[in-house]
Amino acid sequence: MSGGRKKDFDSEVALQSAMHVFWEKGYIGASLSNLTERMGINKPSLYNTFGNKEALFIQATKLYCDNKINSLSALLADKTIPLKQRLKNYMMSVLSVQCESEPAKGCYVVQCQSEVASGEIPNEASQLLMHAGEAVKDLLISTLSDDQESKALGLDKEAKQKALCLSATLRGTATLARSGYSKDELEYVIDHSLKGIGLDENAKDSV
Amino acid sequence: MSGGRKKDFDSEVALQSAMHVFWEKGYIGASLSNLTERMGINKPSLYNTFGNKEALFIQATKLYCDNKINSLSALLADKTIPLKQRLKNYMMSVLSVQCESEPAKGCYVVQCQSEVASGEIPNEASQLLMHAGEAVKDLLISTLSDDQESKALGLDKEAKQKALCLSATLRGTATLARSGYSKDELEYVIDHSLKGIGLDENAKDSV
DNA sequence: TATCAAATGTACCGATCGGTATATTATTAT
DNA sequence: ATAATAATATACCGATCGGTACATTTGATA
Repeated sequence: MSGGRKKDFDSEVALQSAMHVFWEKGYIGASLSNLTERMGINKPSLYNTFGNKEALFIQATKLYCDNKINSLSALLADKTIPLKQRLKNYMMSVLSVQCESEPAKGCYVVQCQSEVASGEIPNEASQLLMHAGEAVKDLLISTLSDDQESKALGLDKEAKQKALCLSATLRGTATLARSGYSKDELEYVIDHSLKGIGLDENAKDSV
Repeated sequence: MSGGRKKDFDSEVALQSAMHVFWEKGYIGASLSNLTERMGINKPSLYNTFGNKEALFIQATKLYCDNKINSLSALLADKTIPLKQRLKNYMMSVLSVQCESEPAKGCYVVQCQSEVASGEIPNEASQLLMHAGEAVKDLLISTLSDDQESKALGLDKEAKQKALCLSATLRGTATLARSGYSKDELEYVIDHSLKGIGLDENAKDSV
């Protein structure tokens, strides 16, 4: 007394497809028709595997954060590289994610977080998005506060505000990337943002 | 053979209400129910006066651009004030608009332009939004390129890229304001952005 | 006052929304 | 083979979407 039919799709691949739909259209804008079409499954399979639209969104959001954002934090930790270059590499990697598809979709979190203020996103998903929106800034805060080279350069003073500057820059490039600006054009924005917080000598990026 | 019942609402006031709904929810997120409720009219009145949803959106968008953005350009033209202070005043005024309601809604254009990439906004409205999204940057370009003090400071070199930096900053503050950051917190971001393009001496803002 | 025009309220249209009931197909264990 | 289980496809649910037909109310003109 057991067994059952095997599912004829890879749920990880399907979740990645869902992530790209939410990234492109946001939570409200992504309809179940959009989702099932791109995921290559039908509605009952979606509900059996992922729950409902909100549960699918939460899983897709976590996948984005893990694969596209949190994985980049290692770039800030490598103490063998000068701080400025680490920050540049990190920010350029985030920018690469923002520009990675054609047309560029910007930042998943920035995109969907703007829907939170519209009051159209369920509660648990809203909290996840707000938290994810702070993650980059918090990572930058701890880097500027704790890193030895940062302290030596005096960047640990007003670290929160300086991290907010860099975070604001990445949010700005996210919206500009989504509007069609290229990675090359936006690199200049990142350079000047770093200069604005006091890192103005030149450094080559390795990304 | 003429006359007719008078409309019992002020269409300018109604359009302002519609503007705030689109600002808060975007084009897709703003339903006709949302709109008619906040405008205080019913659907036939809306269609008689404004056309359809897209036409209403276009009129609301133009109202936003005229009243909230274009009207601030004068702040950049007053040659009796130092360039840095003019730029600071201008950017702080834009920030004030982004933070003006409770909760803050950020920038109407940034908000709705992100829906353009989703492919959910009709063509004419998309073009208007894309054009409006460039307006601030273009204004900054011409200021940095043509202003005498700007030339004296060497800011006319790479004016396009520098204007893009300031524009990116304002887009960043727009998303942060919408996520709950205060005007006071975001002022720091503007100061450092100005510093990043080479305006690092102190100046008091008058806004 | 009678007439005509314009704005209103109501009730409805087909399409799509998120979500599900049902029946069928495929898989395993007995 | 047969029974039990799980995933599928199809068709449907009530609610809401943008948009409109129609009848009523209001006001200006004749």
